[in-house]
Amino acid sequence: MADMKMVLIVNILTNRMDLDIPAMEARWKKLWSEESIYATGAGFSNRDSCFSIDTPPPTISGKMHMGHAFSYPHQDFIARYKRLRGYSVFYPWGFDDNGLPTERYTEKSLGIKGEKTDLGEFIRLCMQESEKAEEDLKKNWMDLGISADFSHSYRTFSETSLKISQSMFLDLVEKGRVYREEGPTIRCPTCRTAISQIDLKDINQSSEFVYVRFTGNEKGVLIATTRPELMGACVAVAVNPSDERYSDLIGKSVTVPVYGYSVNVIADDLVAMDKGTGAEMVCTFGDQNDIYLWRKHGLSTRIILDDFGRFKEEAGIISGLTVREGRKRIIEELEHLKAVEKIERVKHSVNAHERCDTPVEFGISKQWYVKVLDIREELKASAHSAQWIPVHMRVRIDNWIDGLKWDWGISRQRFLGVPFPVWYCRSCGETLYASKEEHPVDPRTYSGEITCSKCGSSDVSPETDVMDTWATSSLSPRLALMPAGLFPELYPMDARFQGHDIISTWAFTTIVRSFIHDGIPPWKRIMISGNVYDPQGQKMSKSRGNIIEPADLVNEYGADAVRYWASTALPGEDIKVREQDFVRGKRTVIKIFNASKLVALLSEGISTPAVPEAKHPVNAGIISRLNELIVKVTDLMDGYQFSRARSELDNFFWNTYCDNYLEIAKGIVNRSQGIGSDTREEFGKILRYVLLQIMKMYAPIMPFITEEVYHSLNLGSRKSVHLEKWPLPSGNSKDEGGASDFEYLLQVLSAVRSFKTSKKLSMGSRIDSLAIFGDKDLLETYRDEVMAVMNISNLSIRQSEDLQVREG
RNA sequence: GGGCUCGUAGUCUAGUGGUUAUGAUACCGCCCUUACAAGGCGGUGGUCACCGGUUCAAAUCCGGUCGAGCCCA
Repeated sequence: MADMKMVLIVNILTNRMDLDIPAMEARWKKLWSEESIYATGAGFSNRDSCFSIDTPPPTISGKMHMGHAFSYPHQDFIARYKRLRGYSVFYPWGFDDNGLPTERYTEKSLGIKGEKTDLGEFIRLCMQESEKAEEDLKKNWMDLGISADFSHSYRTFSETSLKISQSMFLDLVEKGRVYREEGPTIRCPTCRTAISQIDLKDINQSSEFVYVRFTGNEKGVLIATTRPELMGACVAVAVNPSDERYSDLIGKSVTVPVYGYSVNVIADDLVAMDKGTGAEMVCTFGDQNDIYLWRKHGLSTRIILDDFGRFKEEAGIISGLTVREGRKRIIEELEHLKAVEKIERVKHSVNAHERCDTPVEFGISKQWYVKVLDIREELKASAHSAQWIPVHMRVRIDNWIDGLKWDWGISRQRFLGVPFPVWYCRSCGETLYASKEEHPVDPRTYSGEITCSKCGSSDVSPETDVMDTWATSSLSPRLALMPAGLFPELYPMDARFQGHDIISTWAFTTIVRSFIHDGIPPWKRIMISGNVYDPQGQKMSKSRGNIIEPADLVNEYGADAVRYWASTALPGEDIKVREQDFVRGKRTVIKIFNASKLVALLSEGISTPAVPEAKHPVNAGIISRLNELIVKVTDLMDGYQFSRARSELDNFFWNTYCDNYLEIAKGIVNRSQGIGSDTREEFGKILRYVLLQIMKMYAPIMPFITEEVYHSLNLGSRKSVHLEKWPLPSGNSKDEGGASDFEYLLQVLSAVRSFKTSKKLSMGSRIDSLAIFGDKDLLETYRDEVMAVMNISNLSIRQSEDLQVREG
């Protein structure tokens, strides 16, 4: 500890850095917001000069986490790059404040329950709480330098979103792609609602594999189950048709223990012979296989669990109990009846609700579905007509679509959500839809008169279910474009940026809606970002206690450094939160600042030229290298390879510009006797010109320090470096000789540095006399520069094949 | 069980068939009056996971094995 303290004190005492990062960030955030630097410009008449982004709307129920701090900068790099390239960038902001997560958030922060609060009041409170949360969250994203146009914001739960969502629902009705059906549904007992396949995740659970004997005419049959509590819902015993152990049992009946009724033994290939005893009980419903077997074999239905996860009267001795209590009680009873042969502890994976980790139950109820199973090929083709970055992420959507077992269930038995604009006629059962002029409408609170279009009765009941969040957020291109008056001009949008964890949810549902409503993909390209892990490569989670807060990193290293870290990963690749990446980022920020101070000193009174005129070979050399860099970086940014682009920039900035060009320029301007004021001025101009181009290329990744340097050196005349034009190769130094001569000079300087190091001399120390062996003609051209930069009094030059430096 | 991605110095990483395998970080020397020690110069450190194949030539292409991670069952 004492050592740590010492180091800290020494750092403070020797800290000569005069760059105040927090003050710098505050300064430029103020400018950007006051001057609306990122406002969506005019000029959307020409589609080709626009670039529109389908921003992922974060949910309001959580703070910004490292995943956000990683992936949002990615889209921001591209947004800023496209702006510099002269595009009118439409980069709207969205918040997902619809549905269950917001209900949960509101219930928690106000200590209320949706079920026990007046519906209208509850929805009002949800909207109030989400608005509050959104203000705080917006600040988090602004602190990271995200350049979204916050004046074009949408919320997934707003009057506008309701209107769009309901009218698109009616479009689904018109196109015959939505239906309401009674059938097996996935239910979350905790959230007390039906959910859909996209809300599921697998969790590994340890549980008991119970071997239970069913009695029959002879020996009966031994089955193994992890759900003994569903004994009373058993409708068959299933075996594999090629399992010889049971071939004589198929078609016979056996008796269900405890409940004493008979079920048939059926045969199906789905049954795994090596699992348990090879015989399993089929319940309505224990899992998705049960639903499959129930449908295929036309089995009867015994529902013993209610919608809240409690056993119904039909469950007999476990009626009124929860699933967990029921399991305990049933096992006791089975043991009492001597029907249990053994119990094994096993780990197995079960379907759970993605929002709350509760293992799901299956029931039968009436739900609304979007029909997707019959258009799988079309959906895949639509997904493929967008460009996927990286392309290997595209198979994820194919896998998902191929594995679909259910149509997309969109109704939820909750409170906060887009209401279905639907009533049912009590007289004739007709389904009645609101007219297109009427929405948004909430049938739950509607006070007007509804008359059945079929029988004329006005005795109608409202649909009380609401739509799931995905039914609305899948319309994000419309939610963003319509309020801005840019629909359908900018549709399909140019780019979607999202994590690979929501390919099967957000990307999938958006593709579904755009295909059904418009027959097109929602965007021209989709860029996928990876996951964030802790320094050991572990997932970050509360339970592991390894959560790192983005705000802490911004405070410690600055927003530019956090963005620098985010830029180290290629599209789709995972990243670890490693301190050294932030350290490197911060060092780069400080290096840029210090380099700019030197340039300011060396170019006092000189302005930045629009076109660089490089007569001096060193200047021609740096311009030639800069041109190569511009071509490379532009190409990489066009392909969304910002990590490679940044690494090219880093190399050029640290090595070519700082370590070599700045050193040469400093030596020449400060020390060289034989150089006139014209040359000094030329160096000043080129120093500024090259620095400006570097700042413009760094600007998408590090918007704060580049803005700082742009203003403090007056590098350009615009309000912001972010309104500059992306650099083009200057066309000034076509002569390739300039570039290779420059390379040779760098080699010579490097050799002299090695010589000084070998003599334990500092780089600035004076050498009385030195001899360099090499290309005599070239060395003569650079005599003044070498002497000035390396501080040599007398230099002799000799012809030689190899480059050598000796005491002269 | 199926799919995808990956295995390169202690750690992280670049590298789509062709010199001596890139860079960062860590480590070891040396260098602070003159932008930056949160810096500079130089150096140590690698059977490119393993086995086989194609080829004049393989980290790179093909097949297999082992290992890691993610997605879907």
